[in-house]
Amino acid sequence: MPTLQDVAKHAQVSTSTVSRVLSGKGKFTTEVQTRVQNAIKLLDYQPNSNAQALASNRVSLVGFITPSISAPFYGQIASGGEIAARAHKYRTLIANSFRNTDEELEAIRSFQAQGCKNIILHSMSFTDEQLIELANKIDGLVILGRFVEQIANRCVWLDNVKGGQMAAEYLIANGHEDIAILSYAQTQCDPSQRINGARIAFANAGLNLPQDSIIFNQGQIADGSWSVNKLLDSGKHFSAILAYNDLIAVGACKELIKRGYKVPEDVSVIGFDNLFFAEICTPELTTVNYPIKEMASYAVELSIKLTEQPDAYVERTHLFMPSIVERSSVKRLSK
Amino acid sequence: MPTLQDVAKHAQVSTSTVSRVLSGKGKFTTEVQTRVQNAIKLLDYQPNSNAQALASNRVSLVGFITPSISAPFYGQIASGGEIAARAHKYRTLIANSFRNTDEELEAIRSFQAQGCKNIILHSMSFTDEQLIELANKIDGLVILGRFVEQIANRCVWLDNVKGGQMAAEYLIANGHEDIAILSYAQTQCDPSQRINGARIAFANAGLNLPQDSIIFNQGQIADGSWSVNKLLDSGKHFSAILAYNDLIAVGACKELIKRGYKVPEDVSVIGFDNLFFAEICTPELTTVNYPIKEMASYAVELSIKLTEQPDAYVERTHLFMPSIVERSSVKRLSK
DNA sequence: CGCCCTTACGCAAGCGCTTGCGTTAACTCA
DNA sequence: TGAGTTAACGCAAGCGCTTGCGTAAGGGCG
Repeated sequence: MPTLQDVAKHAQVSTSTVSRVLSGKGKFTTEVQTRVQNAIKLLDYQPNSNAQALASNRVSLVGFITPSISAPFYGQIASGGEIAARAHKYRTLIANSFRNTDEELEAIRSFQAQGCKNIILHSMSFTDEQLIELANKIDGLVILGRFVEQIANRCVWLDNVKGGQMAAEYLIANGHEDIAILSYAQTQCDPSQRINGARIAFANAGLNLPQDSIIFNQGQIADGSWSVNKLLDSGKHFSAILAYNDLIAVGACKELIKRGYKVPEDVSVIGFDNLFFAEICTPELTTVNYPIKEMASYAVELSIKLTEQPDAYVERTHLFMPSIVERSSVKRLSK
Repeated sequence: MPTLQDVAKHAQVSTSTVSRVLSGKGKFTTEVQTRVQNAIKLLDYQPNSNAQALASNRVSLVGFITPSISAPFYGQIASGGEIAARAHKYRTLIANSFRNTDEELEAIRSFQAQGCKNIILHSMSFTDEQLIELANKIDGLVILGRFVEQIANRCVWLDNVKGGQMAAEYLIANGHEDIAILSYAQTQCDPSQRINGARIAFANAGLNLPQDSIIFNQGQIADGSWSVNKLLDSGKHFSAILAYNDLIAVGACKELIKRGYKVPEDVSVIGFDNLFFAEICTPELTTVNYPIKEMASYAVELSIKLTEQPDAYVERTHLFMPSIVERSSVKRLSK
């Protein structure tokens, strides 16, 4: 591979001049500029990023840490993020963490070892304190899908309370009063926030939400099935299910149908996330849209801004709003 | 961040010694070794990958180029690949190419600029000649999902002919004789290979495959619907559909059902790829398994072997086999 | 016309690491 | 015991780039 030296020799200038032409900083005559550019084209020169990084202590890399890139939700993060990154001439690093703190830490370390300061973290396992500490250490760290007050300007998140509320309100508006919630058993905040949102909707409607209407599970398709069975076997009556995510919702639908119930005629189901398969399944899933792709791309922009223009104005809060996507898994109950 | 120098100072040795202890090459007393290791721990030292790369001209990065990382199929490549890469202490770069030659080239260039020699390419747009040229230039380039004779040992691929044949044979074995093929209109070889495989099965069964039984489309869900409409409107009779991929298959199922046909009672459908949503949709999709995750991880191993041990023995061919996954979208036809 | 300021470029140090070679001291063995 | 080995480490160059500083040439101005 040709080096800056080679280009300099060809253009009959010093390496510093080539470097300046390349970066557009500094002054030079248009004559020199064209000489350099010609040499670059002629030699098919491509700067060595490692040398650049070493010399300038700057790196054009954004790293994504998500539980598992092959899950549809996280795939969108990587995809939306990559597009935004590429638009800024940044390259994209990824790491699967499998919700494991050690893996997450290891990923961060290795990204840092690359000189990568732009890290988008969708963490399930760090505590708020850990995140704050990390954010203070890493200028370009952006937390996706979570809100931590002390580093609010570094968090790109969804209003989960609102989302839960919207979902519940939608069911209530469709005449449902006996609603079961299939939630996700984890310490992180999303599930409880969505439940809280639902509680608000219930309270507003003068309804109450008995504790045994909430089933916690592991958030996968099979867990949706499992939860429905548990619900059905408990003898509890319900006309609608509010699921923590689309996976649970789909599992619930399948199990419901398997056990002879019709969806939505007998039981309505609403999901969360609006993953692409929501319109594949039968019935097509009514769900709450989580604009994760946009959020990922926003997070990248934010991270780059944070590192490239540390003094630039940054919104204090980066909050995204969920929205209802009506399809066919919720039935209007006539009184 | 602490540097090698800092570690050396703390351990009272030269930087070369630290470097040697780190890499395990060269000789040193265990006493020196522990001194160095203690210093490393004490300072929480992490080598600067850019400096390492620059000095050694070696880099622990594997780059994946796929059309779009958020598509389920390609997500599996990144995920399986990342896991294999991490096992070798390699980091993972990704790039979306959107089936665009320029983007693919650009991605390769930028990976190379990082010093990354391990590239896994799932290319839709390069010609065989281009791939050969690239493979000759880049030691660690591995082609995924395609076979090019001249660089056979660099191709990790699926027996698509066999896959098409298996799918057709499965339908035939279930009594179907009027089979429509919903294929993918692209210059690349997969679709035609699968059709060829189907032809073999037809020929073996003494059946023939009229040209107007094959509909070409763009390979997405909507295209499955579109193709079914085209088929239905042409008045052609068929009892089964053999789809190029699961997306088309799902779209076909949906449209069939929409137009009043029952799947599989009226029309059977078989897909290809065995993506995770195949068991979500209704009916659950019978399909051909494409072990892409395993292939991706294999490709990474191969690439690393190619660059780290250029003289090691490498299988001449890396061929994976598809297999039928029986679910409920194909009905046995009684004579 | 001499002075100063700017413009346009070159010089060279240095980013943090690897590695070939050199050096020292300990060790082997006839 | 002295020549030759070898083990264990240090020296320093150099990977390809950036960038602060220096400087020569050109231009403006009184």
